[in-house]
Amino acid sequence: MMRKAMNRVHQEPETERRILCSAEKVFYRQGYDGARMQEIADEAGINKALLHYYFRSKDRLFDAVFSDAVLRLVPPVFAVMNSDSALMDKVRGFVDAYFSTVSQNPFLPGFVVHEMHRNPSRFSEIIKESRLLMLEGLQHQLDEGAANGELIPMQAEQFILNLLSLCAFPFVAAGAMQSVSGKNDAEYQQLLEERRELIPQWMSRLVECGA
Amino acid sequence: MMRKAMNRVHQEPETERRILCSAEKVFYRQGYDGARMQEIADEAGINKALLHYYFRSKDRLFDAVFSDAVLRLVPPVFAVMNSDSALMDKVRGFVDAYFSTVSQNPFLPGFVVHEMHRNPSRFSEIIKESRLLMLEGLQHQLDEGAANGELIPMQAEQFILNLLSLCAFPFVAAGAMQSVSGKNDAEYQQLLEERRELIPQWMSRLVECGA
DNA sequence: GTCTATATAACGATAGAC
DNA sequence: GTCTATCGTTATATAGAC
Repeated sequence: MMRKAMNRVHQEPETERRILCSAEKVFYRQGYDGARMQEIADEAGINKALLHYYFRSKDRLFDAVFSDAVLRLVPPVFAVMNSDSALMDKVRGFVDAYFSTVSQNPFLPGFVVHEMHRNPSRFSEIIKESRLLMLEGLQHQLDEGAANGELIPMQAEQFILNLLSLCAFPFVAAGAMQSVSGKNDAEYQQLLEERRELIPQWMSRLVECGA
Repeated sequence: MMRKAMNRVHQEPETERRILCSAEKVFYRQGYDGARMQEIADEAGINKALLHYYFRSKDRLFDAVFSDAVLRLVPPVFAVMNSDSALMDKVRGFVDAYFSTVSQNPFLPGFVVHEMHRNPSRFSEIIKESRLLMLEGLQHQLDEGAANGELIPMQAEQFILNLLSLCAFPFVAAGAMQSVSGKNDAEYQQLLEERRELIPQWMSRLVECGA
């Protein structure tokens, strides 16, 4: 015997998904403190009380959004860095993976960076396993290249910091950087798109001796 | 005839300064939405009502802090970039000026970047005059060097974006980057300090043909 | 100027009808 | 599962005594 009629759609998962999607929009732009439950409910086209029915509190709703954000941003990027590719192939793969994810969610990097302190354990938990692997592999490639005279010596931490800075900062600080560069929205987005090709070239100049 | 006795200190400017200082601490760390007037009052060792006596509202108090922040961060940096120095001397001057300011206020870059949207006009107003001057001068030096075969061709906007990314991002995203690099506070600060010397070298490798 | 006490509004969360 | 109505708390802001 069926619990529900066929033409009365079983809506719960659909609603939960729509709430998460709306919460994402609001939290990404306004942060935890700036976000209002009412605004999320409006965005989802439902009542405020329903948010508490699906997610018990603002905190839990935020945690769900934050975890999704970290999972969306970090693992694809670590997957590339922990492959057994050559150094510059890793860089190209990283930049491609990063821009693919972030171009569709321009507020994602800023959100993660700014809300980091609210859930630091959730973040480090996700990257923990991959981190050591990445840094060790990276340092090994850098040291090997330096011994061969092909690369200039560099700490793996500085290498990854440079790569992430060049990729992420223009998104994180888009507001300020648009003022500095004097570009409108479309022009700035064009500037960002160009970096997708340029950053791998720049990274190669940073570390390769003959570049 | 004196309006006040000599031994009863005229305290108003002192109090206002202390409020601004406390507001700075709280706003820098917690942002506008996360900051509480009570916390600012506690930090200043005064009553909450006194905040409204000196600054009419939370908004006005924030504006004062934000303007101070932008004025502290931007003009010294533009001064260097708008001098008539050689390109790489500008870079070295910029990095020195930036790190000098920011090392003493590690939360300053993240604060300005995140609260940008709340007062975009105040920001662009301050950089407006300097911006065009800087970009024109920079582009001229880059083009000239490229014509001489000394520099690889680069847009001034990308150049400044790279420089700012390498300098600012490690501060803005310190929380996340500490997890990624696996360093504790002291170790990460050491990593940052090393970049003060390294970034000019890296920027030179980015643009100079023979580097 | 600085305080205490309070007004007013907003927000997160819950109760209960349907 | 979704709604309306409301509670309890906290935040900004003001009034008024000293």
